[in-house]
Amino acid sequence: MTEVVAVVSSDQWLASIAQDAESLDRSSTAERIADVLRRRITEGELPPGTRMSEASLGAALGVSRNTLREAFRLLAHEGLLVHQLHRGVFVPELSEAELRDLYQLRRTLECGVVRSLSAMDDERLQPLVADLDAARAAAGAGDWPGVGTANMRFHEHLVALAGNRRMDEIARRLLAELRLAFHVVASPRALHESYVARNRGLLELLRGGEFARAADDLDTYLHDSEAELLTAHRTRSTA
Amino acid sequence: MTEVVAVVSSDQWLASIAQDAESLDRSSTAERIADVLRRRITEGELPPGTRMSEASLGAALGVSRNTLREAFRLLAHEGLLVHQLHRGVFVPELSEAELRDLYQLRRTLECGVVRSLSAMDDERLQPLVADLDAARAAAGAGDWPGVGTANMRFHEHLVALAGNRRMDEIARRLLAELRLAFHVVASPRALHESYVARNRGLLELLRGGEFARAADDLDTYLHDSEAELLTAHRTRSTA
DNA sequence: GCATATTTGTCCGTATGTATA
DNA sequence: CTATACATACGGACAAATATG
Repeated sequence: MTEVVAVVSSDQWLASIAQDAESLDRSSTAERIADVLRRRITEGELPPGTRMSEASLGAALGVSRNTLREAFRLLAHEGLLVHQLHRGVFVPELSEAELRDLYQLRRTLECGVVRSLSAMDDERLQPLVADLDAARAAAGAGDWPGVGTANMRFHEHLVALAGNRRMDEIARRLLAELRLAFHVVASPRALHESYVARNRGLLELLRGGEFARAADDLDTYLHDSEAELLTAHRTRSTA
Repeated sequence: MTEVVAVVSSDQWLASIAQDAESLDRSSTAERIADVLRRRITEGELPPGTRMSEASLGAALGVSRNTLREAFRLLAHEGLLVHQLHRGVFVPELSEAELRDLYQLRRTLECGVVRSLSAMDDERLQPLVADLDAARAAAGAGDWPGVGTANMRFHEHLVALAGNRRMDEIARRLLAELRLAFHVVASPRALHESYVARNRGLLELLRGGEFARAADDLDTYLHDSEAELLTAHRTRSTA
């Protein structure tokens, strides 16, 4: 019964997830299941390395294996699950190389979007302002995962300034994958605290229409963030 | 004990698949089916708007509905099929707005990669040289779809210079989707012919290490290509 | 607008193949 | 090597939605 690996058949988790399954009622069953699992994964409740068993999870959610496999497939293509042939699906553990890849993609995408902006009005920046306020509120309450969530939203909305759905989708996946790495570091405070101020500076540059400088700032910003995360990742690996 | 199980029905569909795609035995059935359909779609055999019936296609491919649906799911997440609830899956027809989005993403990604290159040797450029040769050969033979294929590969290998798997994946999907638009234009020659020379120019700049200038050239290159494709798309819509 | 036929969405039971203890 | 657990794939069934006349 007691196992070294965090297997999904923990009773309390299955019970709580069954509640989620009942609450939603729109779109297809597979997508609703995927929504439930996505939230559990990105919020760190299912840590990297967790194995998702078709049988026990399907029973807990009250859906058949076929439907559950549909949901698995959706999440696997978002990078939130990895699929190994004849072995099953797992919550992925990101390597250092993958972290570097994710950050390189972030820089290319986010800086590219910011640099190519031509005009800006306060209304379009409104979502970014809201995210910044949310981050500040969470920081004041000592809710560091909450700060991380708000920070991710800020960058999602930053990409959204391009008005390009495919870019939005890529950014959404990218940042969701990055959160997997956040959950394995020891101190989320050190990871997120300093970036609230930097986001504010970025927002001011955007409001002033200084897009080239904003892009340059963002580039160093992301390089710093990458270095910090890699350091945290290494100290955790040695521990 | 004796494992002389010569499953006849299994051999049948394995043979039919082997005709279509040199099937790799290390992947699942659904992925092999997806490979077959992906090629049919990107090569224009299944034009945009085509409806994919589960029953008839499953019978034709010799797989069950469940397995076929898995393949549909894979392709839907690549953008090569669209899924409408209770209606089925279709080969998508790209709108003008979607074409613009795809090109904006291309520019951000490809130009970003080229601009961030630091050093280059001839060996790493070898795939690009091969693609260029293939395009020239196809052009000489009047095989314009072949030129289009080689051109797509050239840009795929351009992104691959970053050595980033996630970028490779995005580029692959992006260019596959773009090919959907190529198939609905009247003259593939006008669409592809001029870009062979421009690719050669790009390659020379890369070989000389002039990455900033190469990125700028690529930006105007892609703007021109977008304008041509949009024009062709419009003339086709009115006809 | 209505009734019918077709197609998809979902679930189940089972047989087979694969990986792991 | 054997045994067990699990994923893979198939076919059938029924409900629900859509398309068709």
